Amino acid sequence: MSNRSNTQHMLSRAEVPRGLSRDEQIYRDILEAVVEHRLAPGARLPEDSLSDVFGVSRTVIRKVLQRLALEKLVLIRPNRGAQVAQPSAKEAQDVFAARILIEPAMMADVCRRVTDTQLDQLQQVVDEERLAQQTGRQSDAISLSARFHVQLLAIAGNEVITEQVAQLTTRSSLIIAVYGSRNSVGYECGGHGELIGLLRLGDDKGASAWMHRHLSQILESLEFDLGAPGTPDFHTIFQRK
Amino acid sequence: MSNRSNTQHMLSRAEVPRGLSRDEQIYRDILEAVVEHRLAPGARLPEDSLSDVFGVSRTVIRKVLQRLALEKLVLIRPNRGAQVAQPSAKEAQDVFAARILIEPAMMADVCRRVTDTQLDQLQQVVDEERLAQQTGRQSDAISLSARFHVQLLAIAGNEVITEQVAQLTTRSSLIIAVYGSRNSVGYECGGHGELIGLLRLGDDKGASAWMHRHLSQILESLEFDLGAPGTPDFHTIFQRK
DNA sequence: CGCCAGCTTTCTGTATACATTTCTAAAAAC
DNA sequence: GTTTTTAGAAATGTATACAGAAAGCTGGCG
Repeated sequence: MSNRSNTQHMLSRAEVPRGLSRDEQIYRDILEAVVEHRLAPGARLPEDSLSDVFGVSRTVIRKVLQRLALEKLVLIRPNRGAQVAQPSAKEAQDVFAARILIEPAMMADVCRRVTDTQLDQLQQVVDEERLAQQTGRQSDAISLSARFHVQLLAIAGNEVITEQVAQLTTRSSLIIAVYGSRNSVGYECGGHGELIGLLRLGDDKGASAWMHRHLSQILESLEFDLGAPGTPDFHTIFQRK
Repeated sequence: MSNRSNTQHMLSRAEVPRGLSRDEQIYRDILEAVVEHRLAPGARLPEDSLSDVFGVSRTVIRKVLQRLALEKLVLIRPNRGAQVAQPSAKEAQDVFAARILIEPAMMADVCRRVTDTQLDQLQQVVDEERLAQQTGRQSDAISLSARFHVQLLAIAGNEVITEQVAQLTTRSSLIIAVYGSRNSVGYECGGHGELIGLLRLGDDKGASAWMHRHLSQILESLEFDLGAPGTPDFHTIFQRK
């Protein structure tokens, strides 16, 4: 009892100054695990286990899970706890339709406002992404791919849209975890470098078209007919009658 | 102690069957109050007071406040509690820029998919809105105006976008509470009927252009130079020196 | 008369206890 | 041997206690 209290105090003094509240840190840890496909869609997230792992009470865990639920990365069913979301095919299509509407349309503003420094930073992300891809660190590659899109959109300067796109990219990671084929990730990686070239040339139409194509390709590469994400249908799987 | 417990049990049996959890009901109550400008931007929202009013513990209130904070309707500052958000001018512009990007673009899908029944339902909302406006029920008028946009966008069938627009409309209500002039609400009301006409004709370009104009007018009508939302500047107000 | 120090009050942050629900599995009935 | 029932275990929903931070207030001092 008392040692728990001490632990709490020690943590609060050691971690809060590092700029992130405990909530935020735990949120990011779980978010990262979901985005990087280390937590599979459908995985259960019991509050007690997470409390133990992170060394906080269920109160804090619940707060984090509720936030993740509002962002559609986690599904909370009343009295049944939380699990990593399993986006439906419809949801996947809606998410990409939203991205295809928003992201290409923002390329004009991005092109107009982007600075050389920002282009270099984007290039750096792409390089890291490629490296991660080549060295087989799939998780990092996925994270970096999502970061590329968010960092790109942020250049336009509209924080509301940036935040929306950030959410859509994380949801996309989950969607790729469920419906992605080998190709999906390939598209994510290969292309990003090209876009930087178009931005350097100031070709806003080209950038917009590129983005439209890029997102469409990812959407196309998804395999919605493979295993339904819900309950596995054993009759289909084992071909019994 | 025991009577509190009893109260809890009685409520849970009486209210949950009505389809809404207590959380959800309280969330909607506060949301409605914010959207309808009955809770002014900047108003403090102490957990204890709300607990008393709604007859639940702070646990439930906190959950609701955190949700509202993620939706940017409430600002939670660590150790300082919650208050109704006071969107900045920048935020207001970003919100409307997002709406101007999304909503007109969706009119094509809406036009293609809308049914007569849905048009009648929309007309009903507009009628109620006008009635509320004429009888001076400003609060209801604002609510109905926001509902019109959400219900309209929902016709396109993209749930992701519908939810994003729903959030943007509630944020818009807050923005209008801060920066709105008399005109703002006028635009909201007067025009919605026109759009239904265009939809009946199947004029998707017209509907899109109308929506663009509509949102631009509201944005134009905002008065950003009036009192900064932060701390009131008494020197300016009282013209001392 | 105004200003600041220190106390008091109020409110938030977190942990924890307890009630309720759900899930599991063993036992009983068919 | 299969199904149903029912006790037990485990996990969630909510309330509450307590610690800590911020705001307000009073008394003393300049």
